[in-house]
Amino acid sequence: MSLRHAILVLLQDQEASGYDLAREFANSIGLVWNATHQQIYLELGKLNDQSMVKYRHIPQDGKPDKKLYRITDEGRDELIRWLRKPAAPPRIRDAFMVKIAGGDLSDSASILRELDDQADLRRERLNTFESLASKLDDTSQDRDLFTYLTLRRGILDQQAWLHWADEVRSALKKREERPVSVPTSV
Amino acid sequence: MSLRHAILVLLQDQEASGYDLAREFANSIGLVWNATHQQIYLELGKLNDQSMVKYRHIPQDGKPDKKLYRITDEGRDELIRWLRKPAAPPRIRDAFMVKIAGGDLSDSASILRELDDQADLRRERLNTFESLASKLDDTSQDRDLFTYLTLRRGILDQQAWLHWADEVRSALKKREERPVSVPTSV
DNA sequence: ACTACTTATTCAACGGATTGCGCAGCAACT
DNA sequence: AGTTGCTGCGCAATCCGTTGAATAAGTAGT
Repeated sequence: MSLRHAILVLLQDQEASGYDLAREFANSIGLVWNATHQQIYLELGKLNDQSMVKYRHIPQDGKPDKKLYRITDEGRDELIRWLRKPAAPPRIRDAFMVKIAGGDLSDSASILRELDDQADLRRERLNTFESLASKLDDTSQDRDLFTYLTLRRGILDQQAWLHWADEVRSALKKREERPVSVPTSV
Repeated sequence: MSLRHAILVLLQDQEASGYDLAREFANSIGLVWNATHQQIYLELGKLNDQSMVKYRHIPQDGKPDKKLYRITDEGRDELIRWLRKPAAPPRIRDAFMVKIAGGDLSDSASILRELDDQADLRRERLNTFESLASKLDDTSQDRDLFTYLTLRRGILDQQAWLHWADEVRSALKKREERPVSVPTSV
């Protein structure tokens, strides 16, 4: 229900093409909401039909033509209306965690392998978020406050995850050392 | 793609009805994956068609009849197969965070109101997770290891969130004190 | 020369998820 | 007497999301 609103938030600052938005969804806003380009183009179409955005057609040579979208007054109204009413709590759907919950069926080795893969990803994200945040610190603390707070959310999230991963590793190590209930000889 | 696997994980330990599962999705597993009863009944139907689960029909008096589902060997095989292949990283879709990112359009007061509401929810969850975890500590550290680790994930997550909320509060307070760029007199 | 990537938009098919509704009876509270 | 809430199952419509593909021309690397 609120891909549209994420798009409207982005269009607030600047006019952008579907392609531009897709890139931002892969970076900044992707921290918080993600979407593929197909979804974005579709939603832009709908938003245009409802005249929440309008676009101008830009012919280009060398590159394909593009449509630059901007938010309309109706769009801004809709966004403000949405901001006012409480958001539904996000639904959680974490396949990796389902695996952990069913961990009895796996061996420690394969769990650890996947844990490390996920940890790499998180560490990578942590780095990008931190470098983005430090850039903001230097130039502007007041303007871009909300970008900064969004980044902080991402940073704390990754850190908590990595801390949890350490706990998992030491728990599994302990368990290996004095192995469990499964009797080898009756 | 893996509501089915979450269900299979749950059915591993015990035979359960759709209703039972729905309750667990509202509590324990809900930490990690959530689903409504409609979805669950539908998925149980499909799993049954593919003979990954089977059920026995239990007539009851006073209460409506129920179907008790249990996992089959095929189901267990499918689950193990799924556990082996890497999980896709979870896609993030947090409406409240979209609001924060678009925070320039709101006033501090309404942001703080919603922040507090969300914080209440998180604190509540933190309490339930912590009390569940402490129960596990007493009785069994080795058995139920994965339930424990799942709970730890939830606990660390809530704590990180609440810590972030404190940061937001103090940032907004500072901003109130020396208000921003918007000139009142030209 | 060939391959791969980037810019840019769009369509079609399918499957997953949400919303809303319906049935049914019992228990407990007001 | 009436409302609410719990146990229990299910259908249908619609919407949202994912996957896969097509088109088209430029640029950069092996």
